Amino acid sequence: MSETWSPPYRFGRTATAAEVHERWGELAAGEESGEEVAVAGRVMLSRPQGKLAFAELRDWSGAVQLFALDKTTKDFAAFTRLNLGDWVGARGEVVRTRRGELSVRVAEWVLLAEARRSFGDKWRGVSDVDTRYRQREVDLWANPESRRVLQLRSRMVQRLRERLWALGFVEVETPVLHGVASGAHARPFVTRHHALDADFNLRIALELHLKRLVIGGFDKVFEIGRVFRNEGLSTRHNPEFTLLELYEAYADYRDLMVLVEELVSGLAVDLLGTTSLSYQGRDLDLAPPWRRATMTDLVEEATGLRVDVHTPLDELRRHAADAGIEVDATWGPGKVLLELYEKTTEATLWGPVFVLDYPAEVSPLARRHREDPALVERFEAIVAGRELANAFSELTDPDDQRARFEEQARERAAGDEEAMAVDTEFLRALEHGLPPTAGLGIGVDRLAMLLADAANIREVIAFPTLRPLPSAVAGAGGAGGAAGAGGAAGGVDGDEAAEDPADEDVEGAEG
RNA sequence: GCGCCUCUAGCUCAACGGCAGAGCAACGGACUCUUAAUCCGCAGGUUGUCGGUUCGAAUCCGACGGGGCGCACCA
Repeated sequence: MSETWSPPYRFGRTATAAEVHERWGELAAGEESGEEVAVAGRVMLSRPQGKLAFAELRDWSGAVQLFALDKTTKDFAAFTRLNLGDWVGARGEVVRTRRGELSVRVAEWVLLAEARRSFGDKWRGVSDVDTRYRQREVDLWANPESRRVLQLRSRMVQRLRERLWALGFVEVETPVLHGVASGAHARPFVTRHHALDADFNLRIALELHLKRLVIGGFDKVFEIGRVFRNEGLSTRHNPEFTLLELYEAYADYRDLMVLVEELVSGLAVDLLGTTSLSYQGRDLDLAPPWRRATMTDLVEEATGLRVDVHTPLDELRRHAADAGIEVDATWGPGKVLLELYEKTTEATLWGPVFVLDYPAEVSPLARRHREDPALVERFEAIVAGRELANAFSELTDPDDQRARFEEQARERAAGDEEAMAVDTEFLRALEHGLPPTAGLGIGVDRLAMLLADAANIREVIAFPTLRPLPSAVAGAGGAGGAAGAGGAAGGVDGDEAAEDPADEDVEGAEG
């Protein structure tokens, strides 16, 4: 580029690539529309050909061809030298070339930004997963599938909100920094507030604050928010993930089953046009009604064992041992039963299916079952072998809640770091009276995986959690290849640290 | 945390104990309807790092680092 070039401050775009196709799609080969547009995007393919040049201009909406001619295009020579990835704004008449490609015949154009780094092989994209996740901006241009998945997630969350608003739910925001991280079984991340001289935990659930809002009169309330769990990573777990929780006063868990099946199947229709989809090569139909079955019945179907929360503990332990489960001595029958279910049955459930009636022992925030106090009125929705939603009739009795928290505290004292913490503010709030209420949590990332047919949760998270690079101070930009960056930080002289020209740019910019 | 796999040019990949290569990108040039354009030319590397075995290592071995998958963990 010329040394005098500096990027313009704005570009007056009049049409997206998709709009050009919509409006002039009927143009015949060789026909000229007589109308001008201004389009903008990245040049992703370039085919200079002597006194003609063709380029594919890609924007968020799609792509349209630019057609430049030496005779009529300003700065034609520079146009033929554009690099793949350069941002360009172009103005000209919409035409269809003789060979049939709808194009903007460029009268004038402007370079909006240079691409000094490559976006990978123009045919094969970028497949190195480390590069794809660490440099998502590269991945999004190199791999259309990545863009499709993240676009789908965005539309899914939009429609989720719209559907809940339409049902009369009020969206709220509750704090991320919690004095006590409670509401789920998980280890928290701890951080520190200096001015208050106090430790905070990043929230592991939204539950307790939302129920306090119900106590405060928000009788249909929801939040879509990030929660943080200090646990391992896998294809289905990211340490920070997005949770939808909603609470509806005067309703019970059976009402929420209807809500879940309508919500999830409705989103499938919104985004895919059908409830009948394929996940990882296997058919899955989300059309309501979904099967409802108790945990006991499902375990029996999967294993042939007829067990429930009243089965003698010795017998449950024996079955667990047979299934290869290491049983902790402190576990009661409910915990053993849950383990048995999770290890032998859950993954075999393709679903969708509502698994009903969990042991009270493992559900400290759920209300006891109206027919059996050893159980709670709780369900999980299992789809494609995974938990997609978890819901219950909420525990409203402050005395029972206190007793359940104290039981959790005993487990914590016995070494269970994930046992639920006692939240005294929540207990006090409950004493003001929580009406009969049903509550639901849906893993938004997992729902996106399902609808996008993604095998890995990282595909539906724009910037998934990765080990931080050690080169934070010297390298900054670090785009020169993640594999090399780690080694360079180690045993090199100070002189070599400045070798990458990008580093100098960073220093210059930061002063 | 444990096990297995993996790391070669900006990107995608060869070479698998005997001179480190190709395609794309980039750079220089030709070309008036291209569609992953084509053609000619040029350049690009401490084969993740360190150590070992060997006459000789990208290749075999070890350690370390990054990444992946599985297990564990995860209501």
